Amino acid sequence: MEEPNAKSSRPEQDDRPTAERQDFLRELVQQDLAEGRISEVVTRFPPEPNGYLHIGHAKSICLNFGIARQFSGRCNLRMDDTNPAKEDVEYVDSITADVKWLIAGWADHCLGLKPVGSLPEKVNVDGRDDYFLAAVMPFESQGQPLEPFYASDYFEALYQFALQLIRKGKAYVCDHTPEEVDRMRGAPDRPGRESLYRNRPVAENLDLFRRMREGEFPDGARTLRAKIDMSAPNVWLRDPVLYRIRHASHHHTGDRWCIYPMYDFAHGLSDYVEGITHSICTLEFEVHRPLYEWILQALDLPRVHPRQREFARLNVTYTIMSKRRLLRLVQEGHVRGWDDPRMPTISGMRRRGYPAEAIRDFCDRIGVAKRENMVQLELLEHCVREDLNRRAPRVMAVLRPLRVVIENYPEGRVEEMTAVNNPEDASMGTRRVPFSRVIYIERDDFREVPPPKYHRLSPGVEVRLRYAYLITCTGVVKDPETGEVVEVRAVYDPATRGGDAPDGRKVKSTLHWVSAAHAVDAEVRLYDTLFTVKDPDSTPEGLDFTQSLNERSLEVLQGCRLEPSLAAPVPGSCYQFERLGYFCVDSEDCRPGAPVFNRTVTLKDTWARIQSRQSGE
RNA sequence: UGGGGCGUGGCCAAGUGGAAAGGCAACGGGUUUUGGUCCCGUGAUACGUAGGUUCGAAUCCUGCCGCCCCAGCCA
Repeated sequence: MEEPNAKSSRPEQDDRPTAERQDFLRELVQQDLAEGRISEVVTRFPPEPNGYLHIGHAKSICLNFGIARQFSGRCNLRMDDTNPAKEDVEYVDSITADVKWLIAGWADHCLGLKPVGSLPEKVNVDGRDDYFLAAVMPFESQGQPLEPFYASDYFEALYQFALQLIRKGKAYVCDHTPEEVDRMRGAPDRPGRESLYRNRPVAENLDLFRRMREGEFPDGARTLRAKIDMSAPNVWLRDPVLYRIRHASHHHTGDRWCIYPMYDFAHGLSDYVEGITHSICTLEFEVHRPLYEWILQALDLPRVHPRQREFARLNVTYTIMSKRRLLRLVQEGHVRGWDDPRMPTISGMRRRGYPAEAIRDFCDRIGVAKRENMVQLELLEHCVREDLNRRAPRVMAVLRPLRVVIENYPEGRVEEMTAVNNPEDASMGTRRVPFSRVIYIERDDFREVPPPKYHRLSPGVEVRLRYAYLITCTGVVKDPETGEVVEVRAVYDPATRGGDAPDGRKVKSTLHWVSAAHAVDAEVRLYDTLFTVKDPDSTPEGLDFTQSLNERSLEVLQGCRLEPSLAAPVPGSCYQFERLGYFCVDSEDCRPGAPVFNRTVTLKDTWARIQSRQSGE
């Protein structure tokens, strides 16, 4: 990809599509470039490390890195960690890994990181104090260890900026209790009341703020507030809190601080410190934009200000996106962890077998706009199938085995049949699959009494065993107790080796199979949606969202039979089990000789559709 | 009833005054040793609604309706 020690030149963007996606954000960026307001594009992806990244974050990652990539710019990964109570290093690690995985091979050359431990530098530009922290791009790292940016690395700079605001008379220390502040804020249609401490002298504010930092006051005793306008129609302009006191240790700064900046104060200035040009966030922050701009303008900043713009967050049917609720699923044991393959988390999707490329394709297809939206899960699944269809090797696996004895096939004889690995890609070659007298087929592929339009095996019917022979069912063996079919008897036509009849006769279906004597035993996990309703985030009043959990979201199958080529599969690798779906080797629970597969997604199933239509009529 | 947004086919989404892109889903057909893939075909006389401007409006103006966000010392 890139020369390890080449600092001079950027790697080429070789696979850039000719027609890049256009949306209102890219238009704005283009315009800013054209007007010379900026000379390079720098975006950022700023998650709070208080949970794992999910498909909604993927949209934001693809947007921010996509813009950086398209305009030969950069996208900084930044932990927005200004609230010590909720954040944890476990999350910063997972976030970092997930981002890298998602952008790998696509935008990794745009990922802005910084040397481990580096802090913003104080510089003086035309007599004005400035703080700046340069990013290091992967191709210029020269082997030095890098890490994400952290808002918490700017606490000192932020403190200095706060001091500046106080000196300018634009911020003050307020002694009101949280309840008082609440009451005095007024209502959307009613102006608020000014704090009793609003006109405190600058010197007193400076002293008090310093003592807040020193730890002289308990949590909640005082805050630093911006002095804006208590009667502003936009409530975020009614003297918002900039700093609060929290005697808590922070995952990144330890016990160095007991005052922590609020989002609105920290975010825009963090953007500024990193030289971000476009700060893209979700719609709910739109009402914060005036405050974002007020803060930047209130300070005497020598460099160009970042611009905040908003887009609509992603919603997907049958899934929840709230981090709080995802955390509950994990904590209450409804799933087996953040990376449970049923989770909409990036790590869950990865474990499920969704390729990063498919997720990116999905994010590209859903577009970016400001409209509330609910994208159908089917689109995501389509993207996954499309990608896997191209890349996944085909293989035969029987999930619910039904024994078939081919009566006229010699006992003890084994033939090696030639199977193609991927009909979409001849370069993936062929393999040999053993065939013998006793095989397994899918239970679902046999019906003693076939329903209408059923093309598969039933008494007297001839079908093809893929890559092997045409067989005709001659009878069944039933369990005398239950009446259940436990074995199918059949005869084969020796003239049809490979699956074609010399006389040109056709059969209606082709079945996958596995030779009983050669089969590999495996566990296969089938997944369905985690919820039974399209919009689990909006459960009716009084009900908890967990009540729409799908109790059949996981089905574990033991004793599945795989063709022998799957005896020792590589964890994480994906296969198409012919006629069934795409399955990937579980990266956690696989043991040598005991493979575990996750069903990534089924194949499209016309027969299932016919059946449900039949039962619906 | 304050402020900020948004309304184009089932779901996304282009469109920026001159004959409503595209994708997913659905349905029909063809090919097929995966009821997969692939290929072909079918849908808004219409862009929340009512007016207005214009030779001409989804695009401009006005009113109305609907939905979302904002009163954390969360982000």
